[in-house]
Amino acid sequence: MLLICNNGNFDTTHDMTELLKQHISNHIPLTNKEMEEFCNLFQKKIIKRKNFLLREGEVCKFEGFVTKGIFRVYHIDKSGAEQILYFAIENWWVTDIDSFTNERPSQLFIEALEDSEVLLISKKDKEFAYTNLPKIEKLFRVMTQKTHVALQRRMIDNLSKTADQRYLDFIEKYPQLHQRLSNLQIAAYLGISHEFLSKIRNKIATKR
Amino acid sequence: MLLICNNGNFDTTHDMTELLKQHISNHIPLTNKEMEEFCNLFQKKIIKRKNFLLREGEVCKFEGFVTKGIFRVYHIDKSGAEQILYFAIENWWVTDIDSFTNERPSQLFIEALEDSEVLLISKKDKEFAYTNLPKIEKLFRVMTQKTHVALQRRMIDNLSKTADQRYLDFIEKYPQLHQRLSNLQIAAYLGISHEFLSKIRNKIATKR
DNA sequence: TTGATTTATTGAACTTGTTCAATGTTTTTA
DNA sequence: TAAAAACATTGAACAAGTTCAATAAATCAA
Repeated sequence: MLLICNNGNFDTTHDMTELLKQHISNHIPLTNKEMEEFCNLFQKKIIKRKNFLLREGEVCKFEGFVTKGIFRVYHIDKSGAEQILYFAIENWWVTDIDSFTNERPSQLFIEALEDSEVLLISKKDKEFAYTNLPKIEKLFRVMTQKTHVALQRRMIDNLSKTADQRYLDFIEKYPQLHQRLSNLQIAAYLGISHEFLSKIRNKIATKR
Repeated sequence: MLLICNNGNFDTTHDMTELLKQHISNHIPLTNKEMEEFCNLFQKKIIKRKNFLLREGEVCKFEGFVTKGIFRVYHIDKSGAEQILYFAIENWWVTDIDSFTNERPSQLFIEALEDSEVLLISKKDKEFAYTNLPKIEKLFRVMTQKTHVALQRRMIDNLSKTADQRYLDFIEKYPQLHQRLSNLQIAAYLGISHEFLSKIRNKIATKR
């Protein structure tokens, strides 16, 4: 039996970038060589529940691909209230794109809501990928576009819909998220107080 | 004197893509040849006030760079209320990115609020640019990222701030827009009724 | 330049959502 | 497994924002 010493963060029994490779294949075709070259730029990191991947004021040094668990990306305003920008579960990317690309202090927190695992790539390595693997530039342009379209929809919904409707939309659109999140988190995402969410849930429950 | 017949949409006295070239130069360095090749893919279109560049249900066939005037990109919900996703003035891009990239019917309207002019590029020509001019792929990735960051900020503001504060932020952030827009348009952007905006304005005016 | 249309203001009644405080329930941790 | 911590629910008083209707002011089109 072959024993190789590692720091415990390595999984030598199978490829930990499997999920990532699958994810990329769903977007663009890459040769095996390209895929290896790109995925080798990532490092796995384990984050326990309630720990932070990023805190306000820090410069975001990574872009992350979630392979296990769930993160919330949120802001805390002057009055201390939390607004959740988005959640990231398995197969989602997580970063503060502003802080990461412009290397300025983040206004956001990124916190694990469950024991989680992410694959991280540094800015330098991502730049390397952009210049050496043109398809990767395309991949991220397309993904950013998709994320942007989704945020446009959410913006319009927030401008036009009532909290009841936004909650119903949320549980319909993200049933898997709904099950894994507390109502506090969902309320912070919807932009309402958790007490009011509770009343909405009550109203919905008694109405059927 | 030399007379050349054209359909009136051509301006032969000077390069109508001047603004666009300036804009691109601010983002990335291109050789003269690249710049010409890319800018030649655009066609100028004149849109009179209250006319539409795009209507709900149509597939958005263009990406546009505004050289004169002002557009609003908006959605009309079931109850008939309008939500403005963004405004585009000189030096801004305007399109329905979802409809354009995925070639599906738009949910948005794009309307000129003043007599306006845009430079339009088709999907085919943009694809051509992406494959033949790698720097253009980078340009649009970077621009989409910037737009996305701005929308993230707006999302957080809408979740956390009161309408009064959002209005004050708006006139501080976009003083030039504020002057050119009616309060109806601003209210639809802020996601409030124009009556309420009027009351906010009154409150602000009497408070100082 | 006038008549028509669009935009802005104001008030009253109403709806949506917040805040605070009290209480119960569930989950976590030692 | 007990105590602590986090989460959820409810009610009452309040604040933020909407709706409708009436009127004034500004702008547009002929």
